[in-house]
Amino acid sequence: MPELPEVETIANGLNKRVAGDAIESVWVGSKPEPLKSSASEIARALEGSRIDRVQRVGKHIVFSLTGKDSQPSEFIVHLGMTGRMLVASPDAEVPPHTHLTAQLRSEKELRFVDPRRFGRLEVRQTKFAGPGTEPTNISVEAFAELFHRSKAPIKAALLNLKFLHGVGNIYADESLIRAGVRPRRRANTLTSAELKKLHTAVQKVLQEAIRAGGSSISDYVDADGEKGFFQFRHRAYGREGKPCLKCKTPIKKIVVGGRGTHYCPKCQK
DNA sequence: ATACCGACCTGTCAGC
DNA sequence: TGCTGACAGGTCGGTA
Repeated sequence: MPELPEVETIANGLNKRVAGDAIESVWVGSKPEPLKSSASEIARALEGSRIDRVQRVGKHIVFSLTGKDSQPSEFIVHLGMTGRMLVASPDAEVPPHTHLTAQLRSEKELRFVDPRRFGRLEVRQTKFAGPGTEPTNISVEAFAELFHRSKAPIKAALLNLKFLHGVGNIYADESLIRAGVRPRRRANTLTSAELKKLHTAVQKVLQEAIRAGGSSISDYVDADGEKGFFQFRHRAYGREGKPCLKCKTPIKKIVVGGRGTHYCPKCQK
């Protein structure tokens, strides 16, 4: 569900609302699935610590903490497909599939809700860097270097975390239609001109989406419960059978790398 | 080494 | 109305 722009929107919203606050107590649900660290480890790291700031790294939300022992640590949240990290009033009804709640000194409550349980929670003492390169500020040279040897379809390569972390299914499709490149093209067959166009497209799509507050598909909302607006600017994703905004050719939907993939058969070569 | 594919979960929606 | 199957924004591990 959430890709880079959504996670960025959520992380910024959380930063505004809980940075400087302190965590007084933590409840972690009994189902172990969403945890990478153990429940007791998470509770121990969070309880009594101060939230210094919240930021995005890849598709992860990173809470920088100072513990009651004054030691720094990080609380890493991955939202998976359906995860939400909400700031709620403690007397607001606790939604189903809530796996963690953290009571804050300000009387607010931080809640992690994830029906599908693909999300992950982790605490660590070392700095979290993410698995790949940030797509938002990679140079065109580094971008080309990343892809020019891969034989995977370019769509699959864009989704590969070891290359770029943060480009998900929606923004891969949106980048490819803007760059005019077919999703099934092997990455190593892209010309340097195409790689350059794709690099520009990825950056623009992500920037625009961040400015719009992300894409709201079904139930995505940010930390304030607000929906994003980028879905109204999608040119490919979710537009199967609808006319291409440029040439009116119906958008096609296929499967690439096991993921639903949308493209314009005329504009994308 | 690389690329592909199923598995992990639950909810929703289309079709019968 | 109710059942079944396909599909969903992500990632990992096994297999070819």
